[in-house]
Amino acid sequence: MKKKTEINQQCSRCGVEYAFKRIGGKYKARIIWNLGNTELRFGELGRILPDVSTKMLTQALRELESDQLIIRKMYYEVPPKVEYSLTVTARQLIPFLEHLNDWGHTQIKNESIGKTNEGSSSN
Amino acid sequence: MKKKTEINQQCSRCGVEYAFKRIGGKYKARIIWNLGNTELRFGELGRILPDVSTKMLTQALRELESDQLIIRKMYYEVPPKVEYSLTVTARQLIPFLEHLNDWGHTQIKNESIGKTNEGSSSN
DNA sequence: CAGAATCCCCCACGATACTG
DNA sequence: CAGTATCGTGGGGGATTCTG
Repeated sequence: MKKKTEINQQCSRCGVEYAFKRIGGKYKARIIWNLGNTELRFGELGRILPDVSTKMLTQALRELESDQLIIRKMYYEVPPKVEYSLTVTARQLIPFLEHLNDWGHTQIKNESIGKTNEGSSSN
Repeated sequence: MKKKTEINQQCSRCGVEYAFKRIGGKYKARIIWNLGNTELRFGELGRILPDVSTKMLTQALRELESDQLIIRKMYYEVPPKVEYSLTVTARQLIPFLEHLNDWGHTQIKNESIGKTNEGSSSN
């Protein structure tokens, strides 16, 4: 039984912290995002994320797998073939990532028109 | 059946990547989350995030500030006082973080009852 | 093709001390 | 109180090579 953590934010044990431990790596969110509705092979993922070395990609995939966020389907054939897809748990994150994606695009757009917004926190 | 799409996501230049560059640090999301609807002083943030050293906290705050995600309000008095709050841009992230928070809590709960879900990716 | 193994460098980050 | 400055270290992560 847990110590009571009824505070939603005040705790470092908040859901956000937990979530970021699972998808907060440098590439994990992007991996999940790209796997969104597809199965992808190792090489395909690598091509989609060119800045991720195979070592890091492997590592991230392993962690996601043992975290039960992705499924690794291996085909014993020659040449080898492995397909990655999301678990249902991970899929629950897609809406979040979608919004984040929108937010990102909006920011990019605002940047490009030199819009320096902000200033008011207007409590 | 996967090859199909000129998937929108294929770009590493996607919004998710961009967004994670801004809030994807190790602590940034948690900082934003905790600032959600309040102003917090430096020390308060530090206490809320005990695992974050002052150095890292300072650094993260500086980056968030120059990224125009937080506002740093300084009071020239003795002893010094600084209050941090979110910009409106950052506030747009709160709903998503809420979603993420919920997801996290759900996962924690599922873990604690030993629920090993998953298996089907069923595209 | 999908990784594992190895080598190695660099800097992210903690610890500590100091300051306005 | 809210930071800066400095130092030292671990390990994150790239490049390369090898294998089933």
